[in-house]
Amino acid sequence: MPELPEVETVVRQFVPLLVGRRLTRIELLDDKLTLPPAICKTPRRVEAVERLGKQFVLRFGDGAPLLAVHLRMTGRLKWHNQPSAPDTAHLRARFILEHGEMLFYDLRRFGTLVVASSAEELAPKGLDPFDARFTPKWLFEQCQRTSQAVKPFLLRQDRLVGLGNIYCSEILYTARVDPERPCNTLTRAAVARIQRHTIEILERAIEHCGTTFSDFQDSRGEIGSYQAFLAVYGREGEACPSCGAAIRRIVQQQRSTFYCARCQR
DNA sequence: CTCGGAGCCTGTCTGC
DNA sequence: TGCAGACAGGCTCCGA
Repeated sequence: MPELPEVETVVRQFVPLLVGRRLTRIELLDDKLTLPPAICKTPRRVEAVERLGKQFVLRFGDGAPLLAVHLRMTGRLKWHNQPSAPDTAHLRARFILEHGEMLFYDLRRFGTLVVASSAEELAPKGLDPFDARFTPKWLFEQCQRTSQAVKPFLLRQDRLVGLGNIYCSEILYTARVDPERPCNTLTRAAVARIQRHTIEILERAIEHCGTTFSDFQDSRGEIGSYQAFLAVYGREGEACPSCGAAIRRIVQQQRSTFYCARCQR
């Protein structure tokens, strides 16, 4: 489910709810999730809530270890401060504070909790698209090094972090680049379009609180609205908004790719 | 080093 | 209605 814009949305919503507050304990409700018992039992103050790649990260005071939540496909974080008991279906962990709790739901149980002593330890290998080093020149150099098809390349988190299956299709459509084009055959101009539209599409998705299909909900259980802007993702057979040709679906590395064969070269 | 495929899970949807 | 199969937004591991 969540790609960069969805994680960024959840982080921004939790900042005012958690920062400066005291996390009293963590309850794990799924055998697959493990954390050191001391981490679960020791109360500590939340110093910051941040996004690192697609990870949701809690930073604490007193040099305490950082805690990262990776939502993977179907993870959701939801704020609960009602007197009534929360919904327990697919509830995997509860982060209990004095004024409410952050609930971690995860239908498919791919999500993970990770403890790390530093942000460096958690930081993904790839560059964040909002990092100043993410330039057309940098991306062109990365592309020159591989003959991999450009769409699976953009999905790789060890080069660029944050893009998932939805936004890769949308970026390549907007940049008018064929998803099967080997990276090292792309022109500088095409790479520059990919770079520019990556930033633009992610910014716009964040403004609209992300994309919702079925699983993504933000901290209030509400849904993002960016799906209304998707030009090709999930639209096989529909008319390309630009030329009217039927949008195609192909499979690359067992993932669906949607594109317009007439517009994207 | 690169690349592609299997696997992790549980649910919904489609077609017979 | 029942049932099998496809499919789902992420990522890691393994072998070629």
